Amino acid sequence: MIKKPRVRFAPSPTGELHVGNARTALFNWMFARHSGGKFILRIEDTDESRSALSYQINLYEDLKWLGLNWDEGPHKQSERLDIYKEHLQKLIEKDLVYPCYCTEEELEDERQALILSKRMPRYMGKCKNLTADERKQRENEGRSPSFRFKVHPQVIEFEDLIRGAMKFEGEAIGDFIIVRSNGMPAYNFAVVIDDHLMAITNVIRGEDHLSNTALQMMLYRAFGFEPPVFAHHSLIFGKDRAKLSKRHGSVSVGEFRKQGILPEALMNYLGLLGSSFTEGREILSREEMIKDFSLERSSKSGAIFDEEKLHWLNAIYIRNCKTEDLVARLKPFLEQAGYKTDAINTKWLNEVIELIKTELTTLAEVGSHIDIFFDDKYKMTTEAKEILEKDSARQVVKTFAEYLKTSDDTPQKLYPAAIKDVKEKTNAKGKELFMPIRAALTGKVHGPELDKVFAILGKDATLKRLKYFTA
RNA sequence: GGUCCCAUCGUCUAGUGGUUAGGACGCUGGCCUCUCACGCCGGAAACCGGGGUUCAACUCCCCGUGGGACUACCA
Repeated sequence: MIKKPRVRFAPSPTGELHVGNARTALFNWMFARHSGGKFILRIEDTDESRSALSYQINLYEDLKWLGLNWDEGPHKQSERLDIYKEHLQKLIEKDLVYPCYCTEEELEDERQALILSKRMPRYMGKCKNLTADERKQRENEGRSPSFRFKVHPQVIEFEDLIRGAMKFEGEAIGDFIIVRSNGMPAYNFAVVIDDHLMAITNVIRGEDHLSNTALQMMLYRAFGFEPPVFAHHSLIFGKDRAKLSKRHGSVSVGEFRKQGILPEALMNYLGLLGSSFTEGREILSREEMIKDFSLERSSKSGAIFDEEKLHWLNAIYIRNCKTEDLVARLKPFLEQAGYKTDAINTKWLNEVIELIKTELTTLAEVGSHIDIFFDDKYKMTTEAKEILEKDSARQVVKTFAEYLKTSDDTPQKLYPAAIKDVKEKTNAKGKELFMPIRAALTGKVHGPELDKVFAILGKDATLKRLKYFTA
């Protein structure tokens, strides 16, 4: 039997969940779900100064919102410190590490000196051959050491599932720190131990970790661990082809949520970005993406985040959303726009949303489309005013209102009959006929089909609005 | 500077030696229509450059060029 894959998503809780990280999570999740393997969540919170619990909570919420459910974890590195200590001990025993007493200032000076002499800035091994006495002396000075891994010049090779054969000349790498002077493990050290102990079979992560992989491979060798299979996907860029960051606009999952992007749309878009699905399909449900997922189809080159395409997808997901369901999702946005949803008749609201569904690109826009149905939100745009300045237009509105007032038609027949009547009495047709009514009725020159607007508004509300123009 | 990765329309991509280089977003022309949106039909738009290999290169190799990542006691 083939071992079921185990993959992990291992973010550090140092900020809002970035869409780039969300994409990495998505890839891992799809890989696990596609293969029937496990998706594990690990929190890399070894940087005490940058990690915050609030970000961690935020992260869980975002992942849940996206529907990226995990099978194990969250494992927190901050709770596994003993494990890293044990493993450091193992390497010390093998004489593969040494304590380094250099201060950050000293290291910075060394780096600057190397740069000045046009040499590669790297650690030159000052503390590598300290005698026991020298070490003792530094300890007595109150210095606590970091631990460095002894790097031997070597060629590192591995097979990347996305990029193929990778080869690194290890020469440029200096002895790197695996445990910091405060006792916390450094990234490359902790990942290797955790991935091994958690029996991770496939490491799927961003291309920014490609160089790190060489260091990690050395550690795998040092421990005698079997390395996992690596796959480094491309990064997401902003419009200027630099790594996507705050200055490019919205970049965190939370921001897109607040804008009224649907999680399905965001997942779909992220799955599409820097990748493709069978037969060029672009609109896929989670299930379809999982079924069709393949790392080999992941692009090697970076992809620019195209918010317009995201919006296009979002609009499609909104349109395809069942109206009842959409209304529920819309409620927070309506509240925010000043609508008291509790006070609105549900059946009526469903009808309204059904009508304006196709006009929405994001949920947050709902307020500016729905306002025409609320007396306290209804207001005249200047374009609408201009239309109603004409006498002929006012005549149309007046005739229309007159008919409504005096008619005893059934609600279904009322609107078509009224239009017919206005047509006959004023000779207006097409734009001349409908625009004045639209302008007076909705205060806008754009909007849903008038007969439907009328059906929702009803006779009384309509007459109330028309009163001003018929005086 | 060093190590490494990448390179098809503006953008996301399909393509795996022989194609009119396909699709999608966006842009644009038209249809539908009281308007907007939706929908439908059409259009413009790309193989970074130079050498090879080959009967034949977008496709394979090399060199440039360009972009990116890493180069921390961050992950």
